[in-house]
Amino acid sequence: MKDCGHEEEHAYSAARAKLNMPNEETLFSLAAAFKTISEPSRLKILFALRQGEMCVYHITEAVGGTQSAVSHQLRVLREGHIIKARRDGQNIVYSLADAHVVALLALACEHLNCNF
Amino acid sequence: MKDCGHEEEHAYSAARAKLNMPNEETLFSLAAAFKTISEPSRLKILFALRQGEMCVYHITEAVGGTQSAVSHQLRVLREGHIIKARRDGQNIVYSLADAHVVALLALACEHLNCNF
DNA sequence: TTATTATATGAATAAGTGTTCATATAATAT
DNA sequence: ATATTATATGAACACTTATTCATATAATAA
Repeated sequence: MKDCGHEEEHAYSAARAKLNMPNEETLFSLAAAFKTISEPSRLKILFALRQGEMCVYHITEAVGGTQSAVSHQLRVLREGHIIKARRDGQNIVYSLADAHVVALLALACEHLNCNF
Repeated sequence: MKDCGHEEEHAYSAARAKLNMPNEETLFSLAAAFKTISEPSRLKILFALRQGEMCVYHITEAVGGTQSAVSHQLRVLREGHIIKARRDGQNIVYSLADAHVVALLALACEHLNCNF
């Protein structure tokens, strides 16, 4: 059952965990945020946009793949508030939404010991 | 095509993006890392473990659900190096792998303006 | 208006994933 | 050795999701 020799400590931790647990809505939002940036094709777009804002044509050129696939991914990123869009004539120009995004990427890279 | 009035700037950004793009393997690893923490049930476990190490029984008590489901999620987190396990007699005691995990959660919370 | 260019999107399909159920392994107790 | 307790895991099913293809919208040019 639970007689693990640390029964009391673990039981207290479990009790504290229940008290301090974020509500379902918060957990869902957090999960959604991470899910948004957890696809190689979308990360590629984010790394591309670190070089500066770009329109869809140039994003597609930078990351490869079809315009349609890129547009679909841009929508996911936009609706997840990871990037923002502005119209400029015939073009839509995309850019990273805020500094948190860059910081998240940096932290994850650090966790994995990679240099980006 | 690409005559967006910013053609030159965007073209240069695209070129830089291609040069500085992480390789596929890095992108895949990064995506996998985010994917690992992008499920409410797994985030719940991580928030629970912020209160201290716990065995499976108490984690299950803290987060709810069945022992089997929790065990499956613990495996995903463990294989993703987000948590670590050590045996203590009959029990397996889990804890957060390193400080990066806590920092990631904090950053994401900040991004969403929540208090955890 | 008609044509063209840039981007977005709906539907379909294929691949991935979380939970449940039943069962297996591993440690300990009798 | 057998039973019990703690945890892990394989298979199946339901659900989600990324890409492709075809088409739609929106801005501009002729």
